[in-house]
Amino acid sequence: MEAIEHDKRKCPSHLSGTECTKMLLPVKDALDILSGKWKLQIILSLSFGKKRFKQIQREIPGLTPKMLSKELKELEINGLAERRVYDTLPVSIEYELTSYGKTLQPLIGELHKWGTKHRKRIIARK
Amino acid sequence: MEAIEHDKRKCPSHLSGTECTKMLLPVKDALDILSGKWKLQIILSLSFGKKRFKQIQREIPGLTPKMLSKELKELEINGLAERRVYDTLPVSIEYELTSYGKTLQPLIGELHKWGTKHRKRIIARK
DNA sequence: GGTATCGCTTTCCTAAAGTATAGCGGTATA
DNA sequence: TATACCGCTATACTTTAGGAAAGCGATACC
Repeated sequence: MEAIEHDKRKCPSHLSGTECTKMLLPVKDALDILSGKWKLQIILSLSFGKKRFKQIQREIPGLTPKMLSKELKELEINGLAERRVYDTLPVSIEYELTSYGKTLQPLIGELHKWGTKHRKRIIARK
Repeated sequence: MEAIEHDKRKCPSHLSGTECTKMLLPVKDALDILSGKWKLQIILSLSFGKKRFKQIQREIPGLTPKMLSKELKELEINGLAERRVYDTLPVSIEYELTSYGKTLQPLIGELHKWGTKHRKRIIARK
């Protein structure tokens, strides 16, 4: 990450096949986890405690069951959230952030920090 | 950003219209700046110094002039990059990151950090 | 029996993002 | 004169993300 400080050692004239490409991959992975219209809101919702499907949907206006279902699956696959089935009658299902999911906190914090500065800048420039 | 620590004070049962929605906006702004197929690579490329249009294109395989042009414009609009016209003959044009653009560094660093851990985790789980 | 809630899935559709290809005005180079 | 590089733009197309609507199996409630 010294790249941005003009560290010429690691990035010779073309980027492909160099260390640069390698460093891009994890950054893109992280971005993938967070991008999309609903992921962040769902993560945020779950960060306040375990929730049921409909409960999440109610909390996030505009979110369709299809999207919610899809996003929850992805969160699960990535180990960020967990689906818990309780054998009550009828079965109730709850989703919650895993402790791994909570490790996103500093990252989201950094996004928030930069985004806030950016907002101010945009508004100031108008 | 204490949300993830289960801070119930700020986020009552539904998220819309609360502090939560407000905090989402800057995060989304930041995400917007970075997401898309090419933005990151372009920023990274420019982080190694000023570059010309074709030069950037050559460094990033698959990047079409249309996309590059579009992304550079967005970077400029957002104050992250600058377009400099030099009146050599023929005119040469260079793009470079503004100092503001360089403030993305810690954010990208955080993305890289989390993404790297995530990669390891994914690989380990297979 | 009728209606409602839960946790989804399915199908179809639209809008936005991205790709492929061509071209243009300018300059230089052989 | 022909060819090539530069910095793009324009047009047309494909691919992906997301939305809208319906429905399904199970249970429960009146």
